Amino acid sequence: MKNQEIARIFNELAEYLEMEGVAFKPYAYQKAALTLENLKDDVAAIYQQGGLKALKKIPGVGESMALKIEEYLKTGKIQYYEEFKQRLPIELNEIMAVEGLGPKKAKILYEHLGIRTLADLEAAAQAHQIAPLFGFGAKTEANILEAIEFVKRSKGRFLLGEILPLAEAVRDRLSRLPEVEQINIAGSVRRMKETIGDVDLLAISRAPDPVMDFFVSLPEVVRVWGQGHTKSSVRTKPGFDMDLRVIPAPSYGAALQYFTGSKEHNIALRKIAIDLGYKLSEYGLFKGSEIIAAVSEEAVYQALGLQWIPPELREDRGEIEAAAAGKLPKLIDYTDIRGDLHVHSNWNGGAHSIADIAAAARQLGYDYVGIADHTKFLRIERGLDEATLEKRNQEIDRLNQQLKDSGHDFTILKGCEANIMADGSIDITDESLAQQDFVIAGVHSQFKMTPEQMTERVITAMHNPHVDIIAHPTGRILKKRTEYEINLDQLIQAAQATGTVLEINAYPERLDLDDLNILKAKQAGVKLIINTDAHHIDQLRYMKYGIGQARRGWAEKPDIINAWPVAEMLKMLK
DNA sequence: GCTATGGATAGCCTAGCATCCCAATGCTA
Repeated sequence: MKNQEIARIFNELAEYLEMEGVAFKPYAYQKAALTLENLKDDVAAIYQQGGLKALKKIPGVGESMALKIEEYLKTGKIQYYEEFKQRLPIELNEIMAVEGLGPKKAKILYEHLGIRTLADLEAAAQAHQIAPLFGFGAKTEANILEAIEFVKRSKGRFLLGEILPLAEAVRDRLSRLPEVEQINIAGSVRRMKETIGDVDLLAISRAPDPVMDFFVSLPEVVRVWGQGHTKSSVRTKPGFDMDLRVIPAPSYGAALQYFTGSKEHNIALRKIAIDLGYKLSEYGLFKGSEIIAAVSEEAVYQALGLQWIPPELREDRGEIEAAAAGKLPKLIDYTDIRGDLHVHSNWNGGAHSIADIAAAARQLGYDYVGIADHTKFLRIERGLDEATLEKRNQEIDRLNQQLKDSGHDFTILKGCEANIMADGSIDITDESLAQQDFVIAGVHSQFKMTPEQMTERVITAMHNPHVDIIAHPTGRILKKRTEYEINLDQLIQAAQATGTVLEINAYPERLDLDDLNILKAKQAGVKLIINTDAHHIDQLRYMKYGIGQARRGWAEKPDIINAWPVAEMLKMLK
């Protein structure tokens, strides 16, 4: 799909136009880029079927942009963009990632110092060449150096799984202070986004100063960026920043809404407010100076004619229209999951015995747990061969009998995470697969195939009558490895046709399928399962990250088979 | 440059903050 490439060019064009001081065009390009990024259909296909006219039907795309898309599809280039790039050959993605630098400053830096890359920028700042420039100063130069460090260390984003536990711990400690009346996590953490820039905490307090004192002196804090009565900002040990804002109770709802975002969602809300003759800000919904709603999020949404929208949906991907029509999905809840089918035991690479895993799963309130040990191809994880699998299954039978004898209504399910070989075959025999309650199959080798080969490979595996679930379907590792090239649309079609379930792997580095692909699968009627891929019983708690992504992908209880009673779930499997 | 309204033109999300320079700009959320 060329959608992302064109979106990237449009985003860069927006930045170039911003450099030139052009009004409104940057916004137009940004908007079109955002639409393209989230477009389900391939622009190339749209153009092929309906030509320029069809392109212009894409919201935010008019005559001029349609022509540019056509040009890109035909020649692989957009002349208008190439001219900018030649005149201002700046690595925009690198330079703009530095906090404090925007298009205007990037242009000045290039024209005066020839700065094109992050390395150029660092060298110039270290040589103190930046401070003397007009509009800059010693302070800006120092900030640039610090921001570069941050970009280099983390690319500026952290995994939800790295951040959420600490954010919740800090929230809980603050909530125990007598001065704190209420406290919430806002921002992208509240939206359960897969990666996070920083943490926003919002509190109500009549005595903010002791709260702020407590906050900046938390043991996790390594640096205080600023401390005031309404806002304090710190850097934590793991490297991300945390902001605490104290809001007056009457406008808390508006503030929580505002600071939860996303930016796109908020922009869309403000437009609705304007259409109704209102003005929406972090202080409330106003008509002139009269306050319409502010105390709760529900009140703000209601005054705009909308249902309250769950944070995970707030991305301006149609949730506002759905809320206006009273047709928001009834999202899968964090308490709906009945079991986890992807847990590794110490029969292969896992840390705990099957008995320990079962005990831990029971403690989480599950009805069942599925042991999905690796199969023999994965030597590094001590994958099991057919004979060892059989022995392991005997142990599971024995443990199930024990559970039954002691009156527990809990089942351990026999399974494996088998390997999909390059030709689409499975690395253990069909006889052995047939003995399992369920079979997860995944790609764990030879990631670099052409998209056609990889798609064919996985679809072949789906046609195996024993393969129930495809593990981590795109193979991505966040911040480390991009997904392998695979045609997910075809994969989803094949899953639908073969009755194969696709996994939402809740492991923080994976979160695979991601939110957008979850939505695609759901719309195609494909069933999904949320699994942790736990190798340690503590990792069973990763489930909530998977549920978060499922909610972001609009998934409801009927879409997620491990939210069903165990008998129904087993019936769904092949 | 796009959209909506009406057939050529108006309007595009908002507020606060840091920095640099002492009123304005750029950036961020």
